[in-house]
Amino acid sequence: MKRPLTLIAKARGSPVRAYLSASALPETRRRTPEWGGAALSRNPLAAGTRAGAAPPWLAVQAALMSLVDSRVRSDWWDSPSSLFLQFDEPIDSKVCRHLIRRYTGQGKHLHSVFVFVQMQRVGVRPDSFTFAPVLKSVARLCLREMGRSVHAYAAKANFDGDVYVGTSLVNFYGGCLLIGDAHQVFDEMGERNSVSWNALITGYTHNRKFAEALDLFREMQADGVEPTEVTMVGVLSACAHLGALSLGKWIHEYIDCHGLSLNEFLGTSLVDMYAKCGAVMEMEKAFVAMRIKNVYTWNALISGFAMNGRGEAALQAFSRMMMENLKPDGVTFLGILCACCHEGLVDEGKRYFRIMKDEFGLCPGIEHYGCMVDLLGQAGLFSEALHLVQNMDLKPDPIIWRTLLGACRTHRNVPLGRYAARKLLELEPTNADNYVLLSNIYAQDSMWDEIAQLRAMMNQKALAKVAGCSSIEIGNAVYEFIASDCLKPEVHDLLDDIRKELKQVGYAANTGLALYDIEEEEKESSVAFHSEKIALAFGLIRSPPGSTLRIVKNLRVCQDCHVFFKLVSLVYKRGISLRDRNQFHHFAGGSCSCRDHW
DNA sequence: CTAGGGTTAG
Repeated sequence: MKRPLTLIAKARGSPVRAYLSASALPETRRRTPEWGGAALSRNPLAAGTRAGAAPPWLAVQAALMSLVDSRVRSDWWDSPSSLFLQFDEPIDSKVCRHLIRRYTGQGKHLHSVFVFVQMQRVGVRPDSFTFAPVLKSVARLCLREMGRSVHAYAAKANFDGDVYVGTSLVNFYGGCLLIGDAHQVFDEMGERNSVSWNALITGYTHNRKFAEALDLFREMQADGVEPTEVTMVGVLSACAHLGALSLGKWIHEYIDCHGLSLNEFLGTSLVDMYAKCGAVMEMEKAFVAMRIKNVYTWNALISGFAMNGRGEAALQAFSRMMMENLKPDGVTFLGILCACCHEGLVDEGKRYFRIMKDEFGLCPGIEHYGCMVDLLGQAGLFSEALHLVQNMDLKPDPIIWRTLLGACRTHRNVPLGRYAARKLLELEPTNADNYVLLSNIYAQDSMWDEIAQLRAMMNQKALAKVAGCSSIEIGNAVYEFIASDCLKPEVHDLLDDIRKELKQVGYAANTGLALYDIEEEEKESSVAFHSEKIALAFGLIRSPPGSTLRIVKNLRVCQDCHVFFKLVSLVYKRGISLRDRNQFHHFAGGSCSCRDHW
């Protein structure tokens, strides 16, 4: 139960600690308590009790506030338990509903859930309007069992036929990574509208089931339900993750033709979709076309440039953003540091890392340190990198150590590599990638005994590597290939032919790292049939001559494939864009946009 | 009075 909580919290950008307790209700970490200990006059709810125009929800609020005043408890709002412990009067369900709405609206999700629970305790019956906000809070906290019992309660009270309640339930299950349950609730809903469809589709994208999200989008249309802006945000996000450029372009046209409003959400999704499909020009056009932009939009643009190897454009975008007086946030600097990293701009990176704290008062997160470690490590500045890791005010996570280990491989630094690997395996002993990475370092220096030891450790733990998988979009279809896949003879032969041809311009297979790979399957297929090469060969056969080949890979590209792709772009005069796990490689005329730095 | 949305290291 703990793990999915972290996952969803990370996905939603609000780290939480979820422990239900009556005495202490910890809140989302980033939020400073607004009402805690403060004078009651600072309570926004108290506004209505002052003289002047009264807001519409005044009646209930005023009643609440006078109750509060009579009890003289200024911390009342921060500890809703006092509502139930101290008041002799029977608690009204309207009061509870408002309380829950306010708490959820303020991001005080545990308070909201707590009030709901207390309502059951003292026998106050919620109405159908109470379920939506409490389910939102339950979803945010990823309290799965709690959500299930809320669901059961709603069913018992016959509220589950309500579209609002049903849609909230779909959203809850989807948000807690229980997409099967979300779909089931959706199927059983008596009444559905576009909002319910949207909840289900975004649920699928949250659960990283992108292809299924697109299927649902088709189903929705077949059902005669018009997509809305929110639908398109979800669908574009799925396109972005899949690298499905042609569908993304189709959505863009649909938006224009059907007069969907290009608001911040939709515009940002478009920018991000083009960025993640490697279509930098279209990304810029989509960005320029937007009327209203906010920090999300700029962040999508900046990281879009960064991941496409356009570091200088990312930095320029940042200065334009400054000129428009927009306040950058942590994500902005993540994009910037990432850009510096890909460009190898060590001093620039250090400068931005400094000004993010000094000028903008932003506290660097582990991700920012991760970028810095990568930046320093890839530049070969090992003592600085290590110093940063050992002196940062956050506990280094596995990614930090793996980044350092990766830099050690690039620069063949065995001693530091051993150290980083030891730290890494302490934290993450069951991740096969870690062993492979260290084994690659040993392989470079022909340290066979160490490699044998690693192999034994892996066998003992029965660790398996993630299979390499590449996809290529041709026309309106996406084709997927797995390394060591059964090859079509035509593709196999073509790969042979290509290899022969490339050898004439100086290609020599770089199998060094793969030969000592630990996975049996990998050894058999070796680098010659890495999934991206198969996709490339397939693309050369099937796509119209001269068109750009777009390939998406789930892992990072290996040295050999990188050289291979560069030469194919030269010899066959084809533009190729390869999306890595990390970034884009745009190949043309024998060179790559990453300048061999990745 | 209620439901659905965008950016994020390695």
